[in-house]
Amino acid sequence: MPAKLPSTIAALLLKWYDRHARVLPWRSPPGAPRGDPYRIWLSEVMLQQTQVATVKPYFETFTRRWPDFAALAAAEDADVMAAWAGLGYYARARNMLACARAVANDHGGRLPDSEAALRALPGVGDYTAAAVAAIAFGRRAVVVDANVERVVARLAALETPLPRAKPEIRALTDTITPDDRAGDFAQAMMDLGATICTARSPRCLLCPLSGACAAERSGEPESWPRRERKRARPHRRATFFWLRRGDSVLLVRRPEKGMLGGMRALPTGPWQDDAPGLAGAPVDAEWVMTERIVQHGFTHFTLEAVLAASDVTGHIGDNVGEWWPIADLESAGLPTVFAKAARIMKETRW
DNA sequence: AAATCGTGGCG
DNA sequence: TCGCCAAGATT
Repeated sequence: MPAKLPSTIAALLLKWYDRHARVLPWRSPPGAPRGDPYRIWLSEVMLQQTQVATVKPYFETFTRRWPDFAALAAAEDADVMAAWAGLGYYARARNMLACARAVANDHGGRLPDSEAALRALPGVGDYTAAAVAAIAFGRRAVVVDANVERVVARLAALETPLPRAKPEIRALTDTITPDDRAGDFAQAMMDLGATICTARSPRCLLCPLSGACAAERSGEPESWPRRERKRARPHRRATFFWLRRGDSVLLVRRPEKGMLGGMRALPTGPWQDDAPGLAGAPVDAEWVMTERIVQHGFTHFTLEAVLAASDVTGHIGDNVGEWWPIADLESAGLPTVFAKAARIMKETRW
C-alpha cells in the first residue's frame, strides 16, 4: 500500500527555513529576490555528489575568474579542467563547459527557465533541472537529491530499499512540494538533510518535522533509508611513470572518455588485476622500478600504483606530452591520485 | 538499466 | 582504520 505524508510538512519546513537557512555564496536568503541563475546553475553542477564545504573554494575561484556564461563559454578547455582539478567527477567539468557554450550560442546567453529546456542541456539531469527551475526561476518543480531521499524515506518509514524506492520517493516528494516557494522548499529539505536529518546520527530533537516522522517514532531513525547491499570494491594495480628531463617531468592529457577524462596526468600503464610492470611506458628508456607506491580509493575500486622513474635528455618525449616544471606542478591541475604521486616523487631518489 | 565516474569527511 | 556517504549524470 502506498505511503502517505502529512499535509503540514511544507508549512512547518518553510517556517524553519525562514529562521535557519544556511548562508551560502550562491544562495539568496529567504524573502530576498532570486539569485543569479548562472551562479545557481554553477553551484548545482559543483554540488553533484559533492558536499557544500568542498565546493565553496572552487565556487569562489570559478565565479571570480569566470563571472558569467559569456566568460565561461570563452574560456580555454585546459584552464577550466585545471581549475576543476581536485573536485572530482571530471565529466562534470566537460559537461559544464559544453553547457555554458550551448547557453551562449543557442540561448542568447541566458539559461532557459523551464525544467524541460534545462533538462536538455549537457550535464543537467533530473535533479539539476528541477533545482535550477525552482531556485533560479521560481517554478514549481519536484527536487529530489540524496538529502530529500533520506528525509522522505524517514518521514514515511519506507521499507523499500534504495535505489528501488526512487519512484515512490519522487511521488511522495511531489505530494508535499508547495506550489509557492518550491525553491525554498527544496533548499529547506536539503539544509535539513545536511544539518539535522543526517545519515549517521540524526538530530531529531532539533527537527521541525519530528512530530510528522514515522522513522523518529520507531526509535531508530538512523536505520533509514533502507539500502540494497553494495558489492565490494575490487582492487586494481598500475604503474605510474615519472619521466624527468632536467627540472621538468612529462605530463600527458588523458582521453576525454573514461577515468579522469580530459585531465592532465602522469603517464600510466594499464589499470588491471595484477602488476603490469613496465607495460605502457611512454618512451623507451632505462626505467627504474622505485619502492614508492601510491594508494588511492576511487568510487568503485581501489588503486595501488607502483612508481617507475627515469631520467632522460635531448628531445625524448617531446611528441608524447608536455614537459612541466617540477617546482610548479601545483599549477598543472592534476587529479588527486597524480598529485599524491608527484608529491612522493619530488622527494624520491632512485 | 546497471555500471561508471573522485574526493573528503565522518563515526 | 575503514566502509559509508554525499545538492547525480551519462551511457
